[in-house]
Amino acid sequence: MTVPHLTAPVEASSAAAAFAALRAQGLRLSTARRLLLHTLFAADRPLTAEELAGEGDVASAYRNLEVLEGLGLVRHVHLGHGPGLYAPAGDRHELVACERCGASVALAPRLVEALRAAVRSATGFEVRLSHLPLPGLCPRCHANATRSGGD
Amino acid sequence: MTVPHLTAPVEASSAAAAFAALRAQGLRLSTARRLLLHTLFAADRPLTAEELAGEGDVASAYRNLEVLEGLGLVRHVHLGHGPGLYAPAGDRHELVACERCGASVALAPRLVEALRAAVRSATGFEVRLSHLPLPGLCPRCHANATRSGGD
DNA sequence: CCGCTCTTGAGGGTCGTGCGCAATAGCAGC
DNA sequence: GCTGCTATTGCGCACGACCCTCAAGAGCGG
Repeated sequence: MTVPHLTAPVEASSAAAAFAALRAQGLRLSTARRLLLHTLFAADRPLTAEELAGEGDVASAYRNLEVLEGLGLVRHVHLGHGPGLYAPAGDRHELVACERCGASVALAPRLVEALRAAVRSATGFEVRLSHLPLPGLCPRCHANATRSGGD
Repeated sequence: MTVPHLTAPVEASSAAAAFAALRAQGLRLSTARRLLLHTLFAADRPLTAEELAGEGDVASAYRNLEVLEGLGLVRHVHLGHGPGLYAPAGDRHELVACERCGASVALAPRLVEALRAAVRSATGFEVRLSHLPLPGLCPRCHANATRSGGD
């Protein structure tokens, strides 16, 4: 059951790094994990545990994602509804996500920093977008909502 | 529904006002609803449906909260984990909420406006904090997290 | 090749939330 | 105050997301 090695440029090295990190922790490099990480790093957008499980066991996927998250290799975000979305921890940072369609884009660090500072001085709260995104509507969904009068 | 500039004491600032609003809609003032609204308005922080149900039926609580939300008397937010939190709609609409303890505070409208503008111009997304709060940590939880090496 | 132990996969459980339905309780009219 | 119409209740169940348990299987060091 060997996965045909696609020529994934940056992703492959990240996945490889993830493999190494796993091994470094005395954890095993199982087929399921390999597959999961491949899928994860190859994806260009956060995936659900179910998507990542593919034909495999969803429970195992959750388990592995938990492990990987513990190692800091993976992170997940929750939009208000629907399953959590998992992404490689490396590249994506703080993001805005569309409540409707789940689309999300990264926020410039300076923007986040400014926001954090503003909210901190105004409320004392420490904004944290690493687990939960900034909620909003993507341009398209916003257009739809506006057109159909939806809030 | 044009609201001039009033900082007026919002509509149903009390359970009694909410009762009236219900009756005005031809809806019945059941004991369950009375209790729910009392609890809701008496609370100093958002409550879960279960808390609001008390000894009563949780399903009914959800149903009623839905109704009340439809009337604009109640609103709810979701933190990533745990049940949704319900609060009287009179509260400020945009808020930061603590991911750990659920505490939430209102954000100044101009702050939200600034944030919205910044994110819009940077990403095209329309930030919307009316249903989902801006995630973060309250001062206390942040202190704890920092102390114990949390994210 | 062996064996120890990490992992898997299936099954089932929990939690949050919504639905259907029969019994009940508001409220209006008499 | 009693009656009847129907909104509402409360229960049981359904469903999705997620996690736990346990026996069987797979990594990896020796």
